[in-house]
Amino acid sequence: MLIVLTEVFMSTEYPHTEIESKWKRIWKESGAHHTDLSSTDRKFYGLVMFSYPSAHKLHIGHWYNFAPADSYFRWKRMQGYNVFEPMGYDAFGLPAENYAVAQGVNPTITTAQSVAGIREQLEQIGAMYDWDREVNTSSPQYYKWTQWLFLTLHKMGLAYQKQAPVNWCPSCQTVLANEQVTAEGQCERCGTMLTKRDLKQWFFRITKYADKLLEGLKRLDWPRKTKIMQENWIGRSEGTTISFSIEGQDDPIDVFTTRADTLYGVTYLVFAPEHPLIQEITTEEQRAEVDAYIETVNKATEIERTATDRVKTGVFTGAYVIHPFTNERLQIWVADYVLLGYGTGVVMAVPAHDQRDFEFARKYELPLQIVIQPEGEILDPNMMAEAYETAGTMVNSGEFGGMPSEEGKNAVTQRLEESGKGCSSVNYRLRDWLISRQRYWGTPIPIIHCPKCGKVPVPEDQLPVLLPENVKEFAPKGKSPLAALPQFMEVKCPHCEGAAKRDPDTMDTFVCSSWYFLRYLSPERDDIAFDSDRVKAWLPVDQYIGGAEHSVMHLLYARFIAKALHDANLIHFDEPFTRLRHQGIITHKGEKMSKSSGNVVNPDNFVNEYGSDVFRMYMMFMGDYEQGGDWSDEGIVGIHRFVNRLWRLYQDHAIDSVSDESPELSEKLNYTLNYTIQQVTKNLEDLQFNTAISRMMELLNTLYEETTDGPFPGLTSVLDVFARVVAPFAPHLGEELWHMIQGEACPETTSVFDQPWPDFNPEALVKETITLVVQINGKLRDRIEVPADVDQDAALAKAKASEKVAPYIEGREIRKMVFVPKRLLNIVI
RNA sequence: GCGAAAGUGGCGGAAUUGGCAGACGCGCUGGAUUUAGGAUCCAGUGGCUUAUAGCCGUGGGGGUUCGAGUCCCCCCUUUCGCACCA
Repeated sequence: MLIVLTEVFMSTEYPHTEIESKWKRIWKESGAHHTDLSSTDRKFYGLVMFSYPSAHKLHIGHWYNFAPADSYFRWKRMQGYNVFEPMGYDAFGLPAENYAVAQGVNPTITTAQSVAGIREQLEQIGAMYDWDREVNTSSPQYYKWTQWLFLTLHKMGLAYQKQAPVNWCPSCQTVLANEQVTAEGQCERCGTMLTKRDLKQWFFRITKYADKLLEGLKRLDWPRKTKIMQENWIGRSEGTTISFSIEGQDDPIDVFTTRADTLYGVTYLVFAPEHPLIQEITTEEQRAEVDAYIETVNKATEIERTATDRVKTGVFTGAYVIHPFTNERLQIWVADYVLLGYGTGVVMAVPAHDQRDFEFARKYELPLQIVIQPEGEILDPNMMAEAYETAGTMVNSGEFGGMPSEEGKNAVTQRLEESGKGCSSVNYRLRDWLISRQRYWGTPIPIIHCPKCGKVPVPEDQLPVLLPENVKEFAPKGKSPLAALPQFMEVKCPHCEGAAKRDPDTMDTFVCSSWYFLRYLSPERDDIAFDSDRVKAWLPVDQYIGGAEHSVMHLLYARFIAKALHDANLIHFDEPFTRLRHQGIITHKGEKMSKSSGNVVNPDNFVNEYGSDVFRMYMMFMGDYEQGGDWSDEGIVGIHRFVNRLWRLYQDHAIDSVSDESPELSEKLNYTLNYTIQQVTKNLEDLQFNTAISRMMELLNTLYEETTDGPFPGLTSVLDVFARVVAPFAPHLGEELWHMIQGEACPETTSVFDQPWPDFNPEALVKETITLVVQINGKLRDRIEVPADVDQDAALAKAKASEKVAPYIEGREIRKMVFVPKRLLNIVI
């Protein structure tokens, strides 16, 4: 009795728990997801942005990144590619450490727990992860090679230490790179307002690659928006560097301008308040005022300082420069609208033709000289309400008078070059990458500071510099916790063997993640960072999928590292990610999910209730993958129904003994089947999972209609094809359905994912009769059934015969006709 | 302020060399089946009206065209990125 009941139950409801665990077990036992990296024919490297174990759980955003990506990669496998799909943990860094600090437990322990939990959840997804190539950036086996990477860059002169005003997070108690500061001047991780500190820090010379980073973008299949963001971040700007000699000083001061044509309009110079030269040039009379001003500026927060709509302030330093052409004396001012970080930190002020200078000059009654005249209008210095910033004709400009200002840029620059007072130059917004962190949970910087020999790299055979594990005082306190550990800090200098100290800082975790795609290929190797042969055969990554929030940070850093390693002749490519896509954001009830709004969707609940296949398929069905979608607890039942309907169809017909030898598919089914294959194939390439699933639903609906009177010859092969089409979207279900069709003879270790992706038959998509739309004056009046190859006259004849059309044209003259074959006939009267 | 993307039923969303607006799904309505249904199957479902038909309809306003969700111009709203970059 019990058995009968179970069977009844099973025949209606898809038993997801059993089926999913069954196939997970079989895949694991058969090594289905182990990629043979020595077989390089038709390779496909599918990568997702690995997870960052800050707390216990994978959230829905991870699922949304990983599961649809896996569907895409599974499809690539069915297309005959040898797919490599690795997974790992970006386990160092602030979130992991902040979580540990909050728990009062060493991050070594909390991270291990988090990784174990995440690993379990990753298994639930049922993705094709090659667990033999799992990496954890916080393991010595990995960070040994992050240190090697640092030393490689150091050898190339791309890693250097300098004293500089840097972003400081008072909460995380560490410095941050420019990329890790939000638009509001807050810490990218914790949201705390940042301050500036003047510290000696390690930098990577990413600015050296600014042009290469721009150029490389052109070769990439990346979202337009992401490319634009990187371009803007690099911020290339062509202009002229001009030398002004300072009265009473030997060395001239350089300024950068994009408007050399306005050189004759310069009426004063402005220094950034942090500029080191200010102390030297300020006169005794002005010193008190300048010092007071600088102190006020220092007190202002970054956000106050950079607000564009506030009134500009500044003071006169008492010093003067000499104009390179006119030899006029020009005042030097200090003002906080000039930024030390851009150009030379000094600006030549042209109030007539720059709005910022204009506002400043008006406020402090500084002179204004017009040197560009617009067409058909005469500017009057006393009447101007704003600066004239666009092009025009040069005036009051000595020999350049009458020249169009666009030409003037080059002409002036050339004259400066001739007189040795300037040259054309390029400036970037991009700053060097600050990689030091005053934190415990990161890769130690492999440098030893020796009082005699200076900065000495740790010899490669002494790597890794191990991060001490049993540390009680790991909480951040303004300098690296490692600095307080004598057993770590005190070493012998590798050169002179004298007493020396280690570098106490750890590296930005973005260093770890900037090269992980290399490590995945040979994580077992203890003697090299990566296997060159495998790198050559498998990289670059064919498809990379991850969040748009990394558009600038991780993606820019990884590109930089690839270019540096390429220049070191260590890798053959200089762009690591050939094709990139970002998944969108899943909202719930129209809002971003957050603990504070209480609208967080917990994946585990839905995976338990509906199974991971249904969960992943619903995420794919919700909306366009790259745009995201809105989660609905009700919406998921649509996919649940689809899966159950599919299941019942196979339950009812998988064992039908109707012969397949002379298939009798209806024209409609034959069309729908082939149309489905065609569209799903196209949609998958574009990652348009939502419409692909719609097409499969249509096919299922058609199959229900066609099987109401029982099975028909050919049904089994339709079900075989359908199982293969469904498989990438719902891997466990697809595998089960396909095996139901193959029968007992097919071993469980033979996977549907090693079967060919079905081809469609183009002939089946050609219809003999079509519905032609008949319009009168552009308005739809009727639809008529006509042969597909009908001509205009025949179509008109048929249209005239239509009861709905006839009244409109009776007794009226047809003025014009538009006939679009296979689509419509528009009669204009 | 600058740059990018978007705006379509009650809801999520389809539809682009300009050619049937609303595919597919949720929800809702009706029917069938059932002891029962939060199961299943079938049908319907943009709005309005004088309803076997007609009119209106893709943020708003203009335009091009036989024909516009789609192209052009102006405006509004939302999201994202950047923001004194000299």
